[in-house]
Amino acid sequence: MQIGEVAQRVGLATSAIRFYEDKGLLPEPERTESGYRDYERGVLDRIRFIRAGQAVGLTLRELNEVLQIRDRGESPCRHVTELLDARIHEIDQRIKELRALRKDLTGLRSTAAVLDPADCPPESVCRIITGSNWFT
Amino acid sequence: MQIGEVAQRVGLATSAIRFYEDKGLLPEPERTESGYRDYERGVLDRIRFIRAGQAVGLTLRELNEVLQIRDRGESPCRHVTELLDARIHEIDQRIKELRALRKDLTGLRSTAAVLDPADCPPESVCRIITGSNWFT
DNA sequence: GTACAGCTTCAACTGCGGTTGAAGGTCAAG
DNA sequence: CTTGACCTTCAACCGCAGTTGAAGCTGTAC
Repeated sequence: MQIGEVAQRVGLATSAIRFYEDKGLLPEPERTESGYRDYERGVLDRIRFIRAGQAVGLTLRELNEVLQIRDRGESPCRHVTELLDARIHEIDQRIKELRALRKDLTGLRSTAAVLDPADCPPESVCRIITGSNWFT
Repeated sequence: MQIGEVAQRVGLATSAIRFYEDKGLLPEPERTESGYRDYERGVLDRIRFIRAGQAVGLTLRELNEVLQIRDRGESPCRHVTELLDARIHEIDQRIKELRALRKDLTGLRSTAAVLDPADCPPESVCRIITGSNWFT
């Protein structure tokens, strides 16, 4: 199977597949006499794994770790559950941050609704933003 | 005021201040005879505005727009409220995405708790991740 | 006069996940 | 036998917000 067919089957650009190979996520495939990459069907599952992992927010670096474990013949289950737990925790943190940020923003927004532009001294650029002292 | 003092007063590296100047967020300051940047006190407020804006998630590009409006002698209030509204909307979207992602992840996580590593066929790398068909 | 801190410019690097372009080789159809 | 689609490598570029380093000048204290 040539790279173009692989790309088309998994819905990626050929450049992305070469990129994954370059980063060590995909093994170097066989080559035809003329030097074209010649893939086995197995690479499709491997790429689908990568895409599925990315879809749940894992980085290529993390997915590479998982793949290396699998390539050593071990089962990556434990490592994967650790990654998932860490990721869930990160997301909880991020949601918390975003909610706090949203609160700040809606606060500024309602300040903006009350503030008269004429009151705004040019030297502080914008009172809506600098007027709050929740920062620093 | 030299760049080092400005940096120390606003809590930034000197490189960041030169960077802001380079990007057009700070006006080019006067120079001493020997070519050193010589700042007026006003730059402190301007930098504090930038930091405050960044703290609520606005990009340097957006803050630059606000500063340009102010520099034209206009009041950026309306533009700022538009930016805030857009940002609040983005955050709501992002929180929604993260919550959906979290749901997927906890789903995978509970699959992982049940799955026996011995059942995991090497060719799909990791059933915890690829086993779900919510993706694609 | 010399050590040291502070300033100057300019270019290159960081992490992330690729894309784009140049310059060229290969393969099948017409 | 040429056209066009496909493949090859390698290097450079994207956005984001700066940092780091090299090479050199300035300013002050001792």
